Amino acid sequence: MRIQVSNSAPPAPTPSPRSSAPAYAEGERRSRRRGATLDDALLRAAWEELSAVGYAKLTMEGVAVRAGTSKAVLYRRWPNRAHLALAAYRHHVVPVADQIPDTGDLREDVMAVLRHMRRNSGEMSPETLHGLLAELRTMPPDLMELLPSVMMTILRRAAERGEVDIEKVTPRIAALPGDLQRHQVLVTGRPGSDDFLAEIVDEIFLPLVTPSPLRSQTTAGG
Amino acid sequence: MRIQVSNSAPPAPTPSPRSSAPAYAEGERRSRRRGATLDDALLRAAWEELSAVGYAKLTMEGVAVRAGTSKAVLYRRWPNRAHLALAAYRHHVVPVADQIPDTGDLREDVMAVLRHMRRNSGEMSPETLHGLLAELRTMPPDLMELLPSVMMTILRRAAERGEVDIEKVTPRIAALPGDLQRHQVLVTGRPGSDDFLAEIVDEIFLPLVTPSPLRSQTTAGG
Amino acid sequence: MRIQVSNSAPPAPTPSPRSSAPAYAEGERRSRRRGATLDDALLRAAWEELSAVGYAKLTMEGVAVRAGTSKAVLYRRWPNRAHLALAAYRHHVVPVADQIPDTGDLREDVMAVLRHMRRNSGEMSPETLHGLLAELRTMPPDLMELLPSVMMTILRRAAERGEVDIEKVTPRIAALPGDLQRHQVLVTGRPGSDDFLAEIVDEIFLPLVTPSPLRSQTTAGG
Amino acid sequence: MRIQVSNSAPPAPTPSPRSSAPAYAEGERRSRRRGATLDDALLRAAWEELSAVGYAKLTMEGVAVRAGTSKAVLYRRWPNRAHLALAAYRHHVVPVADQIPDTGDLREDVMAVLRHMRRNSGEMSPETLHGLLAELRTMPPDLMELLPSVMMTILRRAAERGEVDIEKVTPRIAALPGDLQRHQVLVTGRPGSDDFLAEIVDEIFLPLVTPSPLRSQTTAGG
DNA sequence: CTCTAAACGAGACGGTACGTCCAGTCTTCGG
DNA sequence: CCGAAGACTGGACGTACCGTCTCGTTTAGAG
Repeated sequence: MRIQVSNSAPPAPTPSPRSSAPAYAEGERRSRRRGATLDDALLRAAWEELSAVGYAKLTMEGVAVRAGTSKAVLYRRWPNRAHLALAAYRHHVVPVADQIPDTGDLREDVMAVLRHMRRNSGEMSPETLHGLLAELRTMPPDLMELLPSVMMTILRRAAERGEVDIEKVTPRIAALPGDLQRHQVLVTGRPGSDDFLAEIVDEIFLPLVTPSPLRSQTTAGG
Repeated sequence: MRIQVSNSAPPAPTPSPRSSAPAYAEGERRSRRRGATLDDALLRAAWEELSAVGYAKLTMEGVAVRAGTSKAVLYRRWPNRAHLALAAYRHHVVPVADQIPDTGDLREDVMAVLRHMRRNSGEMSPETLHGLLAELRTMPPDLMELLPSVMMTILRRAAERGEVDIEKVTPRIAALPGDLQRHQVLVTGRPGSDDFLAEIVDEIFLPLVTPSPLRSQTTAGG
Repeated sequence: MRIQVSNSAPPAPTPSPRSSAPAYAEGERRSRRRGATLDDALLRAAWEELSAVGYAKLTMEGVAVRAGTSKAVLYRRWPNRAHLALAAYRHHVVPVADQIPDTGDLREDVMAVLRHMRRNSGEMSPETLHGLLAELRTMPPDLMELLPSVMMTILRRAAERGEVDIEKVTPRIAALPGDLQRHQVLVTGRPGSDDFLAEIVDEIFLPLVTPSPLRSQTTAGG
Repeated sequence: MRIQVSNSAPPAPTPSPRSSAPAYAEGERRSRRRGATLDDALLRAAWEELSAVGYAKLTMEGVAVRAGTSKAVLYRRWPNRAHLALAAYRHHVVPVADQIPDTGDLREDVMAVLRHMRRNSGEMSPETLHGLLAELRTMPPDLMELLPSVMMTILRRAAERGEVDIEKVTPRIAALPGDLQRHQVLVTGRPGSDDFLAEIVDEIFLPLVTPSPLRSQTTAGG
């Protein structure tokens, strides 16, 4: 599959951000790269190209030129630009969010996770995200980031502190904040504001997982 | 420079290379269409083409051939295939969900709305949806269907029946079921099952909007 | 923006819509042509197309199809169909008239040259010639064939035999037979008959270049 | 047939010499033209358009806009732009050269005729001429201007003055100066200089038609 | 003076070719 | 054998203009 902008607009004299960018200095005649070195250079070039021109205008040709290699080298590794872009993204973002926050306060933990997620998803522009989804047909699992597991850890800790009624927490509820944030990005094309995150957490998530204060009273009184 | 013969010769009654869809019966030599008639034929053809080959393979040429017209006629109306596809979708789906359900039961109403929404969004394949989003960069408002207004009507009625604590209902909460369903479609590429809808409603939505039973008990008992 | 599926599938071995000219036998799956081989095939195809449909209906697309290649390959070599047609002509006609006739008789030599020129210019239909001139704005020198140099050689030999007064021969006079023939082709759209050629030679050319018989008598008598 | 320049060059933002040129002042709402009035306006507009943009870029659309009418009105009168352009030319040039010069000197008469012809053929650019020939396939007789008849008149008068041996004059010889001038225009795209005309007359034409001086001497002496 | 038939003007329609761009494949050569 | 370079086949793009057609308006000219 392939996405490209309509050339309705006068196509601009193509100052070609890449044409003038030899991958190595003139006359250097760098020796031929292979294996991991080459892979790394390719992914780095792909990421730069993606950042420079956007997914719609990303072409294998452009990446090849920027990397100082040929299209064949790319096709030998990735079947099309969607997979290339995905690989470039994975190669670029900070590993994953295993740095689970632990501030001692549930709200703060959840907000921290959402902000981290927002930062990562901000790396990949919504345009890129839509393009990838259009070509891949399904979201690659590792883009779902902030898998429930992270949330479950946070929630378990909060439950130990009495902030959460762990029985109320289903997988879907644990995934809820992440899902809503992702939905926002997909639909509006922009990550949510801090207020948006707060709304999710305060209006929806926390009410669903915090213990019902009156129930405990009643229970206690029963 | 360019020289070419005049198309004086009768242009042959369009033997329609696309065998499956002759625009009109052989020899009929339908008179030239205009205005609304033509608009309708174009959108119908676009929708058929979209259903037949999918968004990725949708081409202006293909639609033009199927409609028995030329690309120029399409470009005169829509600037690119994204807008064409969107218009075709709008032209095809049952108007909108103004048929607000009113079963007397909140859960049933919400489920009905979600099912209707699922039916409509099922009309547009996820592939198409992603493609559109990739090219439009932002969700056209009328694809957000099931705008909060519909939900608010349902919720207001439920509140009158005492099923809902209207004070708990914020716009975001009203939009929640629709957003989660849309998220599901966008991320998995498939609309949710009935169980999925039930989960949304029973685990998340209803708990957020129903009056706290114990509080009333307590209040009543106080 | 634009999304389209990858042409990964084997693109079907070109069933060649132009029935008359399969570029290669069925199922042969000829290996990809390059360089001079391809150049030659392109020019040959262009010439065939030109002969088949005429210049007015000559299209880059048609040539590409006949050559079993794509328009891009043509445009990489020639900027438009005029240059392509010209190149095809040059590639097709027997080199040039370096085979200068030498029959020992001036009239016969000139007639031979004119006939050769007629044969060559007959290769390029007047329609094509006009089309080329319309697009090129000026006659390419090598289409002027029968450049004065050929005529000068013939005339010099004739002068040695006493058939020509070389002092009377200006470049314009040497070019005269060729120019008149070309004029005839350009204006009437058909090459001249044998009678026409004879008229040019006997009425106009020979009287201008043969020595005045009486002058020599007088001179001899002086 | 149709000639049009390749749009290789950036097509210029089309300041459209005609778009801003309503055929009549704003708000005037000129009454609808018919018959000869309209014919004249159409031909005038066609000639202006031809002068403004050249034959290659001449379009029926452009002429219609300039004339403040529609294409249908043009097509009702002329089957294609070649005939339109030809009609516009005929409508524009001073009638024809019936003003046969009579200076009392053969050389001067012939030069006068050639200059007149050059002026007229200068009105129609070679580009236009080639375009017309390409589409008409044969030269319209009235473009051959300075048909032999004019020359024959001049030559007959000269013969009466003893400047010409009328027996030497064949139709082809009478047509010779005109043919060579036309050839020059067709081949080089530019009308000949005064020197060129003089060359034709002095080197070729006059020697062919003037009585042989020595023959008369000899005859006189015999 | 009214009525009618024809032509006008405006612009959309169905169609063809343009010249460009990029996909994905293949060939060639050098290391 | 693989990397680098780049040409190849294929196909859609969006534009331009063709010649035709439909529609509503205007204008002669006949009765």
